[in-house]
Amino acid sequence: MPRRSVAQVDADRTVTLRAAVELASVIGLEGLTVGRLADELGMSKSGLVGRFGSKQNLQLATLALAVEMFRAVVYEPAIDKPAGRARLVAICEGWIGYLGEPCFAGGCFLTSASVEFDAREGPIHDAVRVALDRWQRVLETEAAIAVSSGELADDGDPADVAFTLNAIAVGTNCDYQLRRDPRALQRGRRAMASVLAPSLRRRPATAG
Amino acid sequence: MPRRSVAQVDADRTVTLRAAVELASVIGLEGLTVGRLADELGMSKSGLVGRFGSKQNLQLATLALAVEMFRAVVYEPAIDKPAGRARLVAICEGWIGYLGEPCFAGGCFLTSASVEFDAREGPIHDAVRVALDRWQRVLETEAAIAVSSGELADDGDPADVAFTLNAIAVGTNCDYQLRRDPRALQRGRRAMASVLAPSLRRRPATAG
DNA sequence: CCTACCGATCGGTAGG
DNA sequence: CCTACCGATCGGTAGG
Repeated sequence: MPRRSVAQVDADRTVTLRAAVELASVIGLEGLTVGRLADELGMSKSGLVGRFGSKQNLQLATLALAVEMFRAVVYEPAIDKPAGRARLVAICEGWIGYLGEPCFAGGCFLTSASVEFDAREGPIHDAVRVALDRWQRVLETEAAIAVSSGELADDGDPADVAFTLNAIAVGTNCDYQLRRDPRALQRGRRAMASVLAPSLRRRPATAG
Repeated sequence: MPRRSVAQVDADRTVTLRAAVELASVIGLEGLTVGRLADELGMSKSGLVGRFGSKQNLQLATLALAVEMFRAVVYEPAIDKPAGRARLVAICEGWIGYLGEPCFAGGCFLTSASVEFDAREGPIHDAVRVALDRWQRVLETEAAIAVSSGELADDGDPADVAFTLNAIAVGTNCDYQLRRDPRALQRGRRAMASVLAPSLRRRPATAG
């Protein structure tokens, strides 16, 4: 019999990664050091390394948890809504809420990681890219449905809609984190609403 | 008589800071280390420290040069245009050009520095904040003129216009740096153009 | 501007 | 999981 149950190992891992996400959101994923995180958790460096094998694996696991948290707060609550404009509106609502009361002290983790690693090569850059590509694809899919159903006043390229919504979110995060002025959230919300302005030509389909 | 002329000292300082900006744009302003920069310049650590006094002063000087470069590329070319919408259009043109062919390998320096230091206290955070506040004020001033002259189709709050243009630029930078796909620049340009769409109600004043 | 050096911390390993 | 330790690098100083 193992000295600690599988469930306990898993719980410990989660506690560790939560602390890692919190710390890395402030000092960056590269600034995150094994020694400092071990200190914060009241354990030894070697104990921490033992759990993840290397700093890079710790960074990748930290990023993966942050992605999962984003998904849970921004995407999950919206999947009950009908695909297309209604779902995009729900996503944006969750998104602004996430930006205003982030799970992390240092603001949107994915934005920070993207800026930090966009000019470096390696597994972390690649993982960030994969996560953001996936998210862009989600937005684009919903935008395509909204456009083809005639739900949007501005029925342009779905990729443009996805791009602009993401840009507004990233810009809102930067502004709000730097100035801590809640007006940034209002402005972000208004700008998103403008992109998603409903078509006046016809109502969203209610059936079929 | 000094061993090196004042002009020579100044030129050396500029060479040093250009290298610092280049390096920091990739590895971050905090990741910039005295030893690594000294290596790159073929000089000793203590020689480099001697020029700036401390790492923090080096960081502040590096940031100041990056701000000056931004101003020269994005703002300066637009000041010949008439205030209001025309000047905003010129600024956005320069801005997209700057994002597409950045002076720095790692993309917009101010965006990187803002994300890196938004959750930390200290002189660097404050300097980033001052620079971005100044830039926001420039945008807002031009937007206020454009709105009050009836030049914009969407004549809302000038602060909203400034916020959204900045958000689009920040989002475009992140997207382009991560994916290196020039379509991000086209999308950014289109999104800015949409914010600055000219009023159909009346033409921009040509005199008075 | 240099060499030589300071104590602290880095990621990681040996050995238990 | 721990202590003890590795070589490398950190920011910075002493002394010239």
